[in-house]
Amino acid sequence: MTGLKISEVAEKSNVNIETVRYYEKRQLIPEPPRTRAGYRIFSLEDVDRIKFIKRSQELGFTLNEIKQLISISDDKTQVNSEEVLQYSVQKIDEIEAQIKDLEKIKKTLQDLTVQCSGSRSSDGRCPIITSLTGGDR
Amino acid sequence: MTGLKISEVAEKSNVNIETVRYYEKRQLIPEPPRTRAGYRIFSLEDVDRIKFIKRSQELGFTLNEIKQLISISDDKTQVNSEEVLQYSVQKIDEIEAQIKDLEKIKKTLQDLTVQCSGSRSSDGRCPIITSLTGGDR
DNA sequence: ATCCTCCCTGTACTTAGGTACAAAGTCAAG
DNA sequence: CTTGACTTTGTACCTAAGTACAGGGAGGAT
Repeated sequence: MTGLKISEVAEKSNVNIETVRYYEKRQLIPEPPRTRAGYRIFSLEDVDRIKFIKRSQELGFTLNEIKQLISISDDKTQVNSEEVLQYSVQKIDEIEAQIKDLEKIKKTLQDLTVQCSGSRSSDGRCPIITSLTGGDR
Repeated sequence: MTGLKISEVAEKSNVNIETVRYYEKRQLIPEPPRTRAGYRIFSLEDVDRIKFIKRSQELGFTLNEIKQLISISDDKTQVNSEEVLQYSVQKIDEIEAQIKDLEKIKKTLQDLTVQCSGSRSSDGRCPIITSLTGGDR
């Protein structure tokens, strides 16, 4: 037969062996059949699914979200397109919010470093510190 | 005397009581003196320090980095200004890198959703799914 | 004296996504 | 028929930054 052992599926999908078992436990991949001795037998579809998981993670989806995504895509009710779309649009919004937060933080830090470079306090202490310390009291 | 109890210092600095004890354990605040009965006695400086920690966290510093920041600012060698500045510049770079990553992810997701809205596959499955599944094999 | 609220310590639990390890069983080659 | 590489399970550990809780002591008001 053409089944793959766990080390083979792990190598082909570029993850750790333990990760494969972990995904099985989290129900992100189906329970594979076993040999008489209890060894897991995987298929190339399992490799695809693990790659799907990894690509989705890179796009910012959590494992729970990916599980949803998988169940939607396994669901053959023709309307799943909308659901996946909705999911992605929501994720885009979240990413945009994150970016905005980071921009704001960056601006604050930049302002502080400009102050710090320009005007040294007389005691030699960085204005970043004093500004953070006494800030809003 | 004018010392603060742990619940008072927690309230004044807007953190949980447990967080105060946690910061003490992590050595982010100095070990406070105790009453005969073992109650911690805090000062207003402790409140300031906790606020400093919280503000720094908002700017993306980890507790370990904040510990460094504190030790630099406690250090009276006149050159600490440079060190803090360096730290902040590095943090700005990290934040910029994060923003770039997120922009890239956002673009990928946006491209996928455009495809998804425009062209439905004949089987009614969202192109996002098929693109993620078969991606780079 | 009793009650309620606060405080103490130490330990375990949380989220997310894994990684590591021990003890035991299996498979194939030499 | 033994050796070495592989697999199995279960459990514990990791980071980060806390939160929760159990069991006991303390302080002050009634």
